[in-house]
Amino acid sequence: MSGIERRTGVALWRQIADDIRAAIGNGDHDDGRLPTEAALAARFDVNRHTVRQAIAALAREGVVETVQGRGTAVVPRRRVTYPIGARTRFSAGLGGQVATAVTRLIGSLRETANEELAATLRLSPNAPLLRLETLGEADGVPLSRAVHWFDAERFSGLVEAYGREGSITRALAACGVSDYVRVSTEISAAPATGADREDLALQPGAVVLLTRSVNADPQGRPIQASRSRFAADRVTLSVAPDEPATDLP
Amino acid sequence: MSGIERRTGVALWRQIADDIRAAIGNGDHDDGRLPTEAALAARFDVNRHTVRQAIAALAREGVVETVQGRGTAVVPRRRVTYPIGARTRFSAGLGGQVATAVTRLIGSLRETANEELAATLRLSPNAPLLRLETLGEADGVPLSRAVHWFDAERFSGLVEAYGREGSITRALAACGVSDYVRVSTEISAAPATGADREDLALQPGAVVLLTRSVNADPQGRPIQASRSRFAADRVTLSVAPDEPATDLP
DNA sequence: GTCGGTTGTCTATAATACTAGACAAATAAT
DNA sequence: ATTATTTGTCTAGTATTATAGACAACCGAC
Repeated sequence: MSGIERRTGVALWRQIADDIRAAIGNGDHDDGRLPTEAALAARFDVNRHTVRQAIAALAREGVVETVQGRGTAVVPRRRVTYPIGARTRFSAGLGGQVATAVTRLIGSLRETANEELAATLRLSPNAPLLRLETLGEADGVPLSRAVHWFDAERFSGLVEAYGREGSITRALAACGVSDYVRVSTEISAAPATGADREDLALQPGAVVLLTRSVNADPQGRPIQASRSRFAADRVTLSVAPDEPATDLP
Repeated sequence: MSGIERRTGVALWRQIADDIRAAIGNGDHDDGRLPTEAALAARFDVNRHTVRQAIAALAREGVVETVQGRGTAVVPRRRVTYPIGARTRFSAGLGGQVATAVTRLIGSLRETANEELAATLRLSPNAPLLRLETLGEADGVPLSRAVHWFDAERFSGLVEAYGREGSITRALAACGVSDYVRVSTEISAAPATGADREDLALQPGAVVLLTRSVNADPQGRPIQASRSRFAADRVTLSVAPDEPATDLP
């Protein structure tokens, strides 16, 4: 029942590191300590050097800290819960959990709608779109990167407004959309890509949560299509039945 | 921009295989063909043999099919969307997408509530619980495995009812709960464990979507806590704002 | 049939990952 | 101080992974 396999293309030490990291995330080792290298070697049925390599990798990631003669300790970690509901907003959703939650605009460009986006936003095919790429951070730690599409005609001043306001919600307000609601969210998951690892400071082998969502104005007209990629080891998505203090019926 | 790295503990051929699999899932190669081995070797800046090993792995998984002299073709794949909302039910949610959707009971036992479960289900600490483990399948393909907890006193006949009825919804109905609603769902993601790979027939390196959910009776009393693990390459979770024909306000 | 392009197979070599054992160095308890 | 426990370092051998090149086998188009 060691759970690790040979000849799979994934080095044993990495499988072991992933297993230990998952075990920590799963709430094992809540005593703050890892078993000894010898015990882990026996459990995984590998050489102690292989376990040492796994632990060294986790230490480089900052997941554990090891001291000669004493053992290996688990570094306490925090996980943020990101609520998804009718009133989903990045900064507000993390309020209370972190000191600072910000989204940074890391790029924007104009492009034409493909078939899917046009249908989602109820625009004509090849309609001009505004594409915004953002990075969501909490306390300086990157949590998500996202691509957002808007009708370029209706929201021509959006990028400038974002530059002034620093958030999509406020930028939309400056463009005359004082309120909007989340109408759909689709969630999947996949291994992190190279771009994910770079933008979100993830380790190889990390996992991202993928969401595709659509926001609409109070009249139900779609105004924003987004694809977000969350660092799965730092974020839990929470689907609430209804937000408190919502404006909606 | 090849996206693959050396010395990460993941063999190059596996990184390439994962990258190609992700690209397919991302909608690239929708023409049904993969670039030639030589082109891929150039793109990833590796030897052709390394690319061949990656393609061979994907062929073993059934993701691609390769014919000498012709090239490598992408095997069309299906992805199921699993709706999450107030009225989340496994079989009904997949209706229309697949021919048959069933949950199988793969184990059940009695255990006592830990602190977290007791709080979730509003039971006293160490209250007796019924633990059911199920496997969700669509058209014979495993999609999810889940653990469910119920108040053992209130639902003493649940396991027998499940044996007769073949679904949790109907088993609950037989125990006097004719209706229930989803009150919370938390979603995260992680690499598949060995048990995941076994139960869900996943390849090493696969990813699972994790949900923790609570169902309550119409009076709002929690009756069921569940933890599900979905095969992320076969399932998309969809968060709908509200289900049609719901009983709730 | 012939040809260009593609995948299949073989040999050989180098780099990386894993195992094995021994002993040093640090920690914590006695 | 002594001791048991635990991590750190070193050497060496084996197995897996990656590279390199050459050529065969096969497909589709002409």
